[in-house]
Amino acid sequence: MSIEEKQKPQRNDRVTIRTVATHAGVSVAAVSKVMRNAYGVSDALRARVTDAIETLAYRPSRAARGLRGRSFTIGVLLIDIRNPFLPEVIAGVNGVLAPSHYQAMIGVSDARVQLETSLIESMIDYKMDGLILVAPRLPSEILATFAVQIPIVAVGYHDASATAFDTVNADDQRGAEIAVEALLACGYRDIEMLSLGERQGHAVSVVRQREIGFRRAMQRGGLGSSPTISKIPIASPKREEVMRRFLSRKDRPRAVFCWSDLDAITLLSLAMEMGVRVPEDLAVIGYDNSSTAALGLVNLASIDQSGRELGQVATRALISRIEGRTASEHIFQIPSLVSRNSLTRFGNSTDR
Amino acid sequence: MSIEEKQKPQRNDRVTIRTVATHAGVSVAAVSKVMRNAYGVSDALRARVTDAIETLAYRPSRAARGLRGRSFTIGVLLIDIRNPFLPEVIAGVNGVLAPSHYQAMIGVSDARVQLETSLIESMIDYKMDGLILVAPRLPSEILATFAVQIPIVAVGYHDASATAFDTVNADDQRGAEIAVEALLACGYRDIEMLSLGERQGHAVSVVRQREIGFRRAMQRGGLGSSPTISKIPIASPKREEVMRRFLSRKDRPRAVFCWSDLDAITLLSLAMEMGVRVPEDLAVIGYDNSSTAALGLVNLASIDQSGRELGQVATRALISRIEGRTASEHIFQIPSLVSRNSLTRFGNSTDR
DNA sequence: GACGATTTGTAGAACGTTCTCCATATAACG
DNA sequence: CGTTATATGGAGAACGTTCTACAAATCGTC
Repeated sequence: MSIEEKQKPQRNDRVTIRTVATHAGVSVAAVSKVMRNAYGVSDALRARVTDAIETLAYRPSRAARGLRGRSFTIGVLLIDIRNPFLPEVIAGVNGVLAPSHYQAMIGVSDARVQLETSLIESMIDYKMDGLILVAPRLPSEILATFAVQIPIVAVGYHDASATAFDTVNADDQRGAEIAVEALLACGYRDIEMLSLGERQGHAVSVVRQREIGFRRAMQRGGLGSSPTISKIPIASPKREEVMRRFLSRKDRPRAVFCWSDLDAITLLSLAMEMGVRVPEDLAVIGYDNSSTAALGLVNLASIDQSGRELGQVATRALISRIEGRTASEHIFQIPSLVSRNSLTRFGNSTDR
Repeated sequence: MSIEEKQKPQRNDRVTIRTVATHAGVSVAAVSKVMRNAYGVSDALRARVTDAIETLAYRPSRAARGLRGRSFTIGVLLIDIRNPFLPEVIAGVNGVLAPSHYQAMIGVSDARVQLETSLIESMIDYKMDGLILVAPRLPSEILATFAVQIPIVAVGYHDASATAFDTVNADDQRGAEIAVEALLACGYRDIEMLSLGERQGHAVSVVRQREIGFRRAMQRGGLGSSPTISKIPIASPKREEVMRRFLSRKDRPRAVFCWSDLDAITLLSLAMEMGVRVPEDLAVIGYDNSSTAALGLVNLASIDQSGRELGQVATRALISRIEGRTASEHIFQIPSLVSRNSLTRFGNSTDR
C-alpha cells in the first residue's frame, strides 16, 4: 500500500477546450486559434467560439498551457516579506500587470539560498513566462544559467555587466552619497554608517553598494579614507543588543546613516528609551522612506527610492524581454532625500 | 501574422523522466514509481533510479505533474500585502512547509473581488494541491463552489457553518472583548471603536466580528446598548482627514479601540502632532500586535493574535485535508492582550 | 513439478493545451 | 474555364508526467 492513496470523490467534469469545441461545433484547433487570436480565423467562427466560451465559462488550464506553450504567469521572488520596502515593489508589479493578461505568483525565499534556488527552479518547472527576482542572493553566474531557461529581471542586484538578464536598480551608491551630503550640509562631521551584517554579503547587493557610496562621499567630504561602518546582525535578539551598545558608546558619533529604515526606526526607538535625544545628540538618516518613517511619531529622514516605481519598471522590462528582446538592459533610478526631524530640527515645531 | 510570434533560440534539452529512464536502463513507469515511492519497487531498481536522478540533477516538471497528478504546490491568497500582519501569516505557512516537499506560491488580490476570483481560478488551473485564503472577500457560497475543486482553508473568515472548507481564526469577538475589558479595567467608561469602512463588509470578516465583540463587551459593561463605532476609510488621503476630525471633536471619547494597529499607529501619530496626549487625554488600544506597535517609540497596547501561529495551523489543516480528510474543521485561537503605555501609564517611566 | 500467490517491472492511455502541417473552399486572373 | 493564390478550418503529434492493467519472474506448497 502506498502512502499516496487518494480517493477522488468529485468527478468534477471540467470544461476543457474540447467541451468548447463540441459546443461550438468546431475543432479543438479552431478554439485554440481563437484563444491565442492566431492567424486564419473568420469573424463567424470567432463569434461562435467566443459565444461558447462565454456560456460555458471556459478557462484554459494553466497547467496544460505550461506544458506546451506559455502560461501567462510571471514569477516574483522576494528575499523577505517583513521589510516593508518589498511589498511596495509587489504593488508596482501588480499595477502594471493588472490590465494585461499576465498574473504574478510570488515566492518568498527568506534569504535562504537553498530555498531561493528551489523556488526559481519551481517557477521554471511551472513554465512561467518570466521571473522578477528582488534582491536575490545567488551569484551572477548561477542567475545566468537560469536566464538561459527563462527571461529574468533582477531588482536590487548590481551587476551591470550581466548579459543574460536585465537589472533594475535605484542607484544605491548615489543614495548613500546623498545621505552623507545631507548630514554634511547640516554641519555634522562625525558620521558613521550602520550597515547590515550579512554572511555572504556579495558586491552586487544593495547594502554593499550603499557602503561604497558612503565611503566615497565621506572621502570626498575630507573625512578620512576609511570611515567607520558598523554591522548590525539581522537576527532579532542580538540585533537590539548591538544597537544598544552602539548608543551607549562614549565615542558614539554625532550622526549615523542606516542602511535601511528597518534598522533606523529601531535605533530611534532605542535611543528614546535610553535617553539619547534625536537629533540633538544623534542625527539619524535611514533608507527606503517607508511609511513608518513618515509617521509624525517617528519622523525619520530617509532616502526615497520608490519601490513601487522599481516594480513597475522591472515588470515592463520583463514583458519586453518575454516579447522578444534579447539584448540586456540595465536601468537606474535616482533616489532622493526626504528630510525630516531626525536629521535636524526644522522650523515647524511639532513638539516631540 | 500573429502577434504571438516567438522564436525559440534555446533548445535547452531538458532532463525529463525519459532521460532518467534511459540513463538508468529502466522504463519511464519505473522512474515514476520511484519518484512517488509507490508500491512494487525493488531496492536494486530504486537505487539505480535514484542514482540516475542524482547524476542528471533531474527535477520533475511541475507543469506536467499538474496536468496529471498533484503538483506539490499550495497557493496562498492575501488580500493585502501592506498590512504587516499578513506577512506573519506567510512566515507561519513557510515554516511548516519548509521541511515538506510542498512549496507555497502567493497571490495578492489587493482586496479586489475580481482579482481574487481570477487568482483562485488560476491556482486551480495550475492544479495546485490546496489553497490557503487569507481574509478573502468572496461570499461563502462561492468559496464552496471552489472548494469542490480544490481543498481550501480560509484564515480570518468567520463561517463556522461552512462544510466544504475549513476555517482558522483567532476569536475576533473575544479579542475585541478583551480590549474593551482592558479599557474598563483602567477605569475608562467613555469608549469608542474605530473600525474599517469597508464597502462590502460582510459578516464573516474579522472587522465585523470585532465590532460584534466590542458591542457585546460594552453592553455587558453597562455602557449602553449601541455604543459608537466610527468608520475609517481605507483610502489614504481621506483616512488621515477623518482621523484628524475625530481627534479634534470636542465630544471625543476618553478611550478608543482600533480594529487594526495600522490605524491605531496612525492615530497615535496624528494625536502627537495635534497635541492630544496619549494616554492622558486619549487611551488607545490596537489589534494585531505588529512589530511597530512594540517599538518603544510607539508603545501601543494591542491584541495579539499571532499571525504566524494562524499560518502554521492553517497549513497543517490544509495538508491533512489534502491527504484525505473530508469533514470540515473550524479552528479557533484565543487572542491575548499586550499592555503598553498607550493604555495607561505604567510603573516603568520610559520618558516619552 | 504443477499450480496459485506474490512480487517486480513495463506498455501505453490519459491529462488539456499549442502548433505544424494539410485539406479544402473561395477569390483572382489570364 | 482552367490555373494559381489566398483564406479558412481541421488532424494529430507533441509536451512530461501519472497510473491502470497486464506480463513476467519468483516463491511457496502440496
